[in-house]
Amino acid sequence: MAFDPPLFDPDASQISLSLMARGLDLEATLTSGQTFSWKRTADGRWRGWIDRRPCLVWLQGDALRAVGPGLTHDAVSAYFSLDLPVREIFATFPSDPWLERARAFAPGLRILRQEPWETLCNFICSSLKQIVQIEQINHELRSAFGDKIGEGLHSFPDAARLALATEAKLRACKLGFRARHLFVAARQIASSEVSLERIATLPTAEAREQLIRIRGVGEKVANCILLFAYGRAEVFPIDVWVDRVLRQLYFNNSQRVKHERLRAFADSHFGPYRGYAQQFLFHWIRKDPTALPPEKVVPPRVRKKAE
DNA sequence: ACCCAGGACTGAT
DNA sequence: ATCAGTCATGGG
Repeated sequence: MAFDPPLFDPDASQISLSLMARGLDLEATLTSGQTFSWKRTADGRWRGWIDRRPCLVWLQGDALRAVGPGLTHDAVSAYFSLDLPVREIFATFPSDPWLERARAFAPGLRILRQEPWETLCNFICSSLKQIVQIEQINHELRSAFGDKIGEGLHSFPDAARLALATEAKLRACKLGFRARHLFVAARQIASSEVSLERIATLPTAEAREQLIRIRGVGEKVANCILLFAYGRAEVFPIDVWVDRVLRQLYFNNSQRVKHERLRAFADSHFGPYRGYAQQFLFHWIRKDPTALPPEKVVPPRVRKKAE
């Protein structure tokens, strides 16, 4: 078996856990664009963070194994949503051949319940970035501002820490124009202008209103935070990929359908756990090259030439 | 060189 | 209220 460098401080007490996790697909779950700080190890396990604690996870038969300092059964279970009645959730899905195909592609895909602050930062940084680049930014922020936990291991910096940074230092983490957004957002959270703890207690619509008050957070980013951090499974984020799959499969690839119509369709069609439906569709069209029919050829738009 | 990326913000209608 | 332009940066 391959030897990875020591995960943590050897003095730290390691907790080893085994949880029942029938059907969980770590690969799909951890690479489906909802989390950005997990890496596959040389021996096929996964190294990442649960509630700000470093850990290593892998599947052993139907059991999810987790090793790391300070881990608890409840924390790991909650993080991977192992308490969720998945059979009942999927029973609420509409009879929809596209959704059934998407779910068949990765039936073990699950939605995580991540730490809100880091999820907020990740998705502020997500706009006009590819997933690999969001992962890179997350790593840069940890290296530049996080506490060193071990060899190459840095915790994600909290809001107070980023609020003490400068926009230029954030920009050095390849943030581009998002540096200003993240810097302002960090101060909004550090000053309690917006409370991520209180948002957890609010109904989804009010929680969304609070999130959108944060700089760099619009409807889509707010929805991702609600779904991937606060466990609001009724939230259906529509990004460029989901926009594309909805148009192509449910609106005859029409480019004229407005966003609000896609929104109304998604909210009424996919049922009370439509966030899961959204994640299956998103993962499917990104990973299965045969998922979508080739784009209809639209006549090339006449482009104005610079004169 | 060109187009795209899990968008948000701004200012002009 | 709607709508185009703009915002940095890296990958393909």
